[in-house]
Amino acid sequence: MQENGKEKFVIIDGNSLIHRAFYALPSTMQTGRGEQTKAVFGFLRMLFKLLEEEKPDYVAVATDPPGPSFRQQIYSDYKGHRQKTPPELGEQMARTREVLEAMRVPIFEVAGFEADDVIGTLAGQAGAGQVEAIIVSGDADLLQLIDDRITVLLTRRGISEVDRCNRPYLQERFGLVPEQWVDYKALKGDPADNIPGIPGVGDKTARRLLAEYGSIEGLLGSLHLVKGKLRQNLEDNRDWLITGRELNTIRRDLPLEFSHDCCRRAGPDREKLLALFEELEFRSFADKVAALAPAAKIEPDAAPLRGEAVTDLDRLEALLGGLEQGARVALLAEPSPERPSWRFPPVLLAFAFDEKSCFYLEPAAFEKQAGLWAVFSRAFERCGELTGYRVKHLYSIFEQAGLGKPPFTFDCRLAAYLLDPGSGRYGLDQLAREYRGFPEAEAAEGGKRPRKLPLEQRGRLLASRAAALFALRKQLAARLKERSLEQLFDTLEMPLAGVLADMEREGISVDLELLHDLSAEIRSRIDRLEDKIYALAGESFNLNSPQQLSAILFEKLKLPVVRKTKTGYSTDARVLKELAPHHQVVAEILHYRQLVKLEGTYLSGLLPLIDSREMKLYTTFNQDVTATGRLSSSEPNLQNIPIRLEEGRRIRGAFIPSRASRVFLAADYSQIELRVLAHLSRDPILLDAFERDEDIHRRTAAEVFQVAPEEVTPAMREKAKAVNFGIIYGISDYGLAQGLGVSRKEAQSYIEGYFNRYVGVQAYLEEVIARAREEGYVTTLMDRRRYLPEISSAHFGRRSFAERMARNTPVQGSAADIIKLAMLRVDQTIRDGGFKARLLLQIHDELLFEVDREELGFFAPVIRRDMEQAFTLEIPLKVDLKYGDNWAGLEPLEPAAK
DNA sequence: CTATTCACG
DNA sequence: ACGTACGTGAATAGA
Repeated sequence: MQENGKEKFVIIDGNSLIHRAFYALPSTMQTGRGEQTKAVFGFLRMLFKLLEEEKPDYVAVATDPPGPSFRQQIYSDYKGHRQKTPPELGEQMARTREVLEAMRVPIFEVAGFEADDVIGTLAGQAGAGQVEAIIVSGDADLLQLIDDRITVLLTRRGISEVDRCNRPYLQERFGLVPEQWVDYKALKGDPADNIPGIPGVGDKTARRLLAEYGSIEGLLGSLHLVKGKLRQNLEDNRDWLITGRELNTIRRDLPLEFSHDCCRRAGPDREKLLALFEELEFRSFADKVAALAPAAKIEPDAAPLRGEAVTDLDRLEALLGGLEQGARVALLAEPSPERPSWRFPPVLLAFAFDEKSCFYLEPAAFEKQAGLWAVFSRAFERCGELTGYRVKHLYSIFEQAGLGKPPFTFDCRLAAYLLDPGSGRYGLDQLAREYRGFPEAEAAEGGKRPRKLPLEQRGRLLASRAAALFALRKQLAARLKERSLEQLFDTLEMPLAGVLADMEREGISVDLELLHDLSAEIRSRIDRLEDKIYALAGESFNLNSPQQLSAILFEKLKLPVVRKTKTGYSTDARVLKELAPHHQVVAEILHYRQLVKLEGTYLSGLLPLIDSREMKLYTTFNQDVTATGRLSSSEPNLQNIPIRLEEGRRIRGAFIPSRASRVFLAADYSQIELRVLAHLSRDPILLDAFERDEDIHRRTAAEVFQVAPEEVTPAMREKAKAVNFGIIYGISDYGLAQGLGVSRKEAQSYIEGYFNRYVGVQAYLEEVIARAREEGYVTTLMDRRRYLPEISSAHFGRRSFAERMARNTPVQGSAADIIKLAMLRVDQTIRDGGFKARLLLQIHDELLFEVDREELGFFAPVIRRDMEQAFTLEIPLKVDLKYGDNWAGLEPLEPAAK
């Protein structure tokens, strides 16, 4: 299913694509045995690209059958001049069929008709069935099929670049609607198909005539309006026009049936496919076989729902008590909707021993909660392989029950995340389809949302899903291995889930009274500001509406428009800053915005999330959200509590250690991303700067502006700082200019200056792009991957975006790897050392602890060491330490002895 | 449900 | 000629 809720059907014009590949690629592509493979290769490259980018629900290939088509009967010279297929091409077409068969992509051809007619029929039927059809071809004649549910991807020049053609495209490029296409072709003829047009009518005239008369009928009906020779020619060739149109019209009524079952994406016959790729010497495709979502077997029918309800402890004991040593178990929970979810028993719990025997229960219905979890916990001691999904939550559930963490060795969701971070599609339903190759049973009639189903049905669904985890794990594990993600998974992400679970349950204390006081203060200031703004503006309006604000600023007050958004005028802070000199209301609005943000998000927004018993906030650390490998924090997000401006910084004062005997200790990596960049690029200057632990922005300024470090002015340092940021973000002159508020030209000169000095960085960044284009992904220090299919897009904007991601991700992602490793070390240290210290928050390059005052002197240097040794780079990692009794006023902690 | 804005690293 | 700085989450308005 696609984002828009519709399903997608990709229909490939087989002959067209293979021909394109055959003629577009160099003839040197051969196997060691001398078999030419370029057409097969080009076709497959396109196919894989389509599967990756379009992620279709259905796929089919249409081809021309041998022998004449009905068009030859109408017009014997149709395609009459075509040469016979060269033998090397014929062989490759046969090869392509073999590959398609192994990939379980159906091939359609109908005797007496061409591939176009098959495509027209399939696309029409799919559209009628509410399925979006995407036709892929190099043949522009297919443009006549375009409608609201049918899009044509037309290959350009080469083969891998396509134009996405819809009605507006056709209108813009040809000035035609799809229905006019055949008339257009009949008028101007088609040398490719050996169809002559009307003498004297070419591209321009044909378009003009259709623009004026709409269609051939319209034209013939108004021939008297056409002048001179043209009229004569049209009159003389009336019949030709009709025949030409018939020849060009694609049939949509073939005796074919688009069937969901036969076109739905199924897993490949992996052995066969790998063997074929081996034979054809397609190394790069062999790697992609794993990525061909669904599994090996085709099972048109969804697996049936099963699952026994377990309602008492005795039955549970009977099931789990006799578990053999080394047994496999899968465990799955539906978390409570209450917050924080780990504080409440899951709504449902399911477990399974194999693909068939699975069970579910309703924890709340058990009288002795503790007993319930204890039964599981005891059984897990004998368990050899425990599989789960969202394991972090289950860790907390068991910890909450006073038991240790279950010995999970595999979290399917986490695995799916590592395989393609940022795809965001890790729902169990989606994984079941993508990785096992068949959908799960319909949970209920009418495709209701699982959440809305009666508990019993949800239980059985959950149990079936638990049973499916075994097959899922197998698939996912194989793929982790293929993509060199095993180590990252086993030694970093899986153990980290346990650390995060502990951090979440630890929570962070807040000073409720201070929060209330701040809230009241800010609210009254907002009220006063509001009145003042309305007075200055001359009327009251909804200040929170950018739309209404625009009306006041740009229409009523006639302030100059600085920038537009998709929907209107931009009123963001940068725009307002520019507008401030024009009218005094603007500065007030800026201030208003600032205070409203603080009040809404960080004061009254935070209050309802405070646990009134513990006076604590409990965030959720999301381990499977970001495309780069960072964590994120939500409900509440404690990674974006204000600090930059003093007004907001005061809010941090309300975050306090949980006891008076403790203090906060903040440990942040100094310039971790630039250090990572130095390591990755091995740039001599950057390495030298960090080797000497210099002020990096000063050094950059000295290099770029060619002055001695002592002569760097604050302004120069600011510029250099922005350049360093830009480098990490995947620099562009445009972006740097924006960030710096200078002209693009000037920004460009800084970038040039930078790359002149930091040649290692320049070379590295180019290398990253080249590799990304080659492999389709970029990697981090720990081999984390991010796929960037758009890096090869023909669309400038998309491609540039992907290139910036390619430059930024290894840096941001490697820094994420490092701090995650550090968290594991620190956690171990706290356990082994029996410290009372607790890790509370991770904020990308910083860890926040609360530490017993007595422990501080000993603990601080130990964790500094843990963090600095977390990963060995070419240059040292550096950690700064600060401490204090609230989060606002932290002071540097100087090592007692050094 | 999407767009805009803004808080953080 | 192309048009955005990288990565997040939350609040709000307005369809």
